[in-house]
Amino acid sequence: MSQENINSKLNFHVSVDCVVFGFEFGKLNVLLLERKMNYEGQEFKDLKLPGDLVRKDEDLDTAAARVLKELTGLDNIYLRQYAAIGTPNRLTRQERDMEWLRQIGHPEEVVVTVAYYSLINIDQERINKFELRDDAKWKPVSQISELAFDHMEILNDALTALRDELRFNPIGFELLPSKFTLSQLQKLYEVILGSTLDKRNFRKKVSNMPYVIPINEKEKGVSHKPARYYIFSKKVYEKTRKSSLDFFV
Amino acid sequence: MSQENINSKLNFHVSVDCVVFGFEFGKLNVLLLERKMNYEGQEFKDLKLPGDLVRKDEDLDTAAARVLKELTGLDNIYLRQYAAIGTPNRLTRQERDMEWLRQIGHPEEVVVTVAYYSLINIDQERINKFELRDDAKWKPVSQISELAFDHMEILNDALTALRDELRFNPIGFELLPSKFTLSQLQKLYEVILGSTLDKRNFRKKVSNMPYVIPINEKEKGVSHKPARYYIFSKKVYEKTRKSSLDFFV
DNA sequence: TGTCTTAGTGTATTAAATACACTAAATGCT
DNA sequence: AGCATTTAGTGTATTTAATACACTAAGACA
Repeated sequence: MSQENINSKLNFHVSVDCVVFGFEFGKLNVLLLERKMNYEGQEFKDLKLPGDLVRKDEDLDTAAARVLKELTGLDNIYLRQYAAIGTPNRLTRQERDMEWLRQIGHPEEVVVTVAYYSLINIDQERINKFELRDDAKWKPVSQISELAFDHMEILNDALTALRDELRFNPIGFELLPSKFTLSQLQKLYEVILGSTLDKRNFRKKVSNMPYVIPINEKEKGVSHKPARYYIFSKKVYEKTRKSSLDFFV
Repeated sequence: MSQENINSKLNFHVSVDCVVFGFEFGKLNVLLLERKMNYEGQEFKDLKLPGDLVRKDEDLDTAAARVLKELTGLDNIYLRQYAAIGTPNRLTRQERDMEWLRQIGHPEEVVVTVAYYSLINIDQERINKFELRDDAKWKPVSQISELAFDHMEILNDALTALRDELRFNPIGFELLPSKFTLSQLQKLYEVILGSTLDKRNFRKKVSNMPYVIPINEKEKGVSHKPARYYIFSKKVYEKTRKSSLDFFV
């Protein structure tokens, strides 16, 4: 391959985009950034996913973790790469997307992006470190119908990947505080999977999971029977998980 | 962000790498390319995954399909993106990898690669179109222990992704000819999942899959009781699949 | 005709999934 | 003090799926 040929293929940006999920008050939320711009003489506002260009000296996972740290102040949050997208016109399908790239001084170049979703819960240990960027907002997933660029597709794919993983891996706990009630856990599954579950069967299943451990602590100040708290033990999970297959045994 | 800053991030190559699986004579094989070079005065040979730089005007999936077409002459083969890898030194960890890049005139640049695995079977309809590149060879997966660059890791991740998908989706059929016997199907699962299965239970399970359909045709010329052929119907599968969950209902 | 080889079949047991309704414990109101 | 309201928490019977296991059938070939 000639040198010229190679250089004509060189001009890629590579970015990471992060779909940050949170779960609160029985709703699945996602962290989005406000995008403001002058467009056709008017102020135009919409929402986009947090993301950034990858630096030449960093790993993709490192870049995603850096974006999250800059966004939330938090380290060590659950991150999963689920797709890479390189559709040539993915940033320039809408006139206002092109205008925004011009206004922020970003060249209209092909950007291959690597998509991650992350799961965060703001529990007591971390709440003091948690500091959201000013332009970041939690939005209920159910109320988002449009985003900048191809970010709506990226979000939808993140949801699909999240559901797939939630079915087979104990990642739901990442979205709950370290102490949680079984009703919270059940609600989380119901909301993300989009179906209702039978309370007694759900609890029967949980009681067969040695890594979901009841602790001697109850809810306080609720005007009904207080629920017991449980914790998830990753250690016990690693030890006791059995490989199970669905399609064939 | 300053223009300078952006340009310093611009110099990415983006490539696709393809892990092409095939199944024959009860073995899982993968298509690899021979890499030949002068190294320390000697001829040095090893193996690498097929792949190529992505062109600026093509989609990632398109690039992967193009690589496969150039490699095998075949269109329309099962392709699945399963990872993106961007470790900064991924191509330059070994001196001989750097030497090879020099010898083919490829600059030592950071190459973010998007990994695909594909499943192919060479059945009667396609065999006339099938023409392997001269430097391509089928190798049994079980006999591969070392590859160029980070390709061994990429292959191992492909295997993990393949196993994960095989458990829950009817992709095994992609590795078999359109007409296959149940023993072939069982062997395929056994080889890929690395476990043995009970013949009667396996067949019981298959008989509950309306999309695995017996046809009125038997093996010929085998020196034992000839097996019946079956076909997989994607159409019936789409109609009858039920969503099942493993971790929670 | 017999031997070799792989195909093909059924049943009993155990484990898991499902469907379903009442009592318990706290708060707050009168 | 007692009652209403709200969510937590529990068990059993039924259906369905998973497992364990051994013999007969059909063709090739000597």
